[in-house]
Amino acid sequence: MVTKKKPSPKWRSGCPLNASVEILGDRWSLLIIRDMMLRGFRSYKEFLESYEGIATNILADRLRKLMAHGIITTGRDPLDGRKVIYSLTEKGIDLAPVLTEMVLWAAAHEKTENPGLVQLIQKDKEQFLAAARERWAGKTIAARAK
Amino acid sequence: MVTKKKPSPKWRSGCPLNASVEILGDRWSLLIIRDMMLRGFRSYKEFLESYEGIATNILADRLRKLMAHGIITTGRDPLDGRKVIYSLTEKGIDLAPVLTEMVLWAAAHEKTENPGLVQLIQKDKEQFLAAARERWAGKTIAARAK
DNA sequence: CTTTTAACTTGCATTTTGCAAGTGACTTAT
DNA sequence: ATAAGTCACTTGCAAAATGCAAGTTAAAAG
Repeated sequence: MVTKKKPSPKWRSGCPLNASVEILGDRWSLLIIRDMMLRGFRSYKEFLESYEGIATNILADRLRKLMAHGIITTGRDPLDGRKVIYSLTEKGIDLAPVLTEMVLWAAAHEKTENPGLVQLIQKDKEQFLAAARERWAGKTIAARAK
Repeated sequence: MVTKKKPSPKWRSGCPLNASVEILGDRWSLLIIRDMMLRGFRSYKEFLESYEGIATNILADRLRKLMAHGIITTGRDPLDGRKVIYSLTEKGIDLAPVLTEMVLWAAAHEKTENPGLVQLIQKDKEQFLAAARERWAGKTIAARAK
């Protein structure tokens, strides 16, 4: 009888926080999700040209991983066969509270910009989250209507 | 005249989320904070023996970075000169909402364990956060009393 | 048909991660 | 007083990840 070191081979441990950091604990994934959620980005080029200057191979790698985890889905643009359209799934939009708390924490403790976003969240966090979900739902329905 | 690419040399961008992921966006930092916050860990050995099996040099590196960012502080154990005592700062305990949302997200979307923690959070998130802060405050006062 | 665009892939150098062994300071046991 | 053990790391090295720069393929535009 072998005593297995890791009961769940998928994760290093069974802790839910560990699962989160194994999926999202890098310097790019949450920024990609931010751009989809808060800026409405949907294409590789948009992500590429975001604020932080991600490398092409890293972007491709992260998008692939986010798809594998079911956080985003993809489709071809029917109007332009070259384009891939990336969208958040239900699992992906459910990350909104995580992003929101990280923004609040950094705004309280680090020198950052975009005070508008911070004030929007501080004013009414629940409303901010609801609005993010509404924008997501609108896009998702619009995508299905095509 | 040189046009600087990055207005804030400290961060890749001015976005607060970016600041958070530059500090916490790896697979170990938030787990160390979890162990301090939720399990009361204070020593290098305790962190080393946690669930996920961190490497000694990585643990040392992450503790050093968390100190540099003002998220934890250190002191010597007055009863044992070999021991370093690690503690969360105000900045560190303010990460509780981030950890909480990550736990909830993973519990909702991944196969994980520790349902007790998840239910505790789901039952009353604000109470859970208040209790974490109270435990932290108690330790901090006790440490000062020595 | 040629040029441009979109989404990548590739080769390679650098950096990060992690294994295994080792070190110095301190405590415990003899 | 000395030897053995503990604590918190450091070190050397191999493997993996990251990121730069150039390139590729498919589709659209001219």
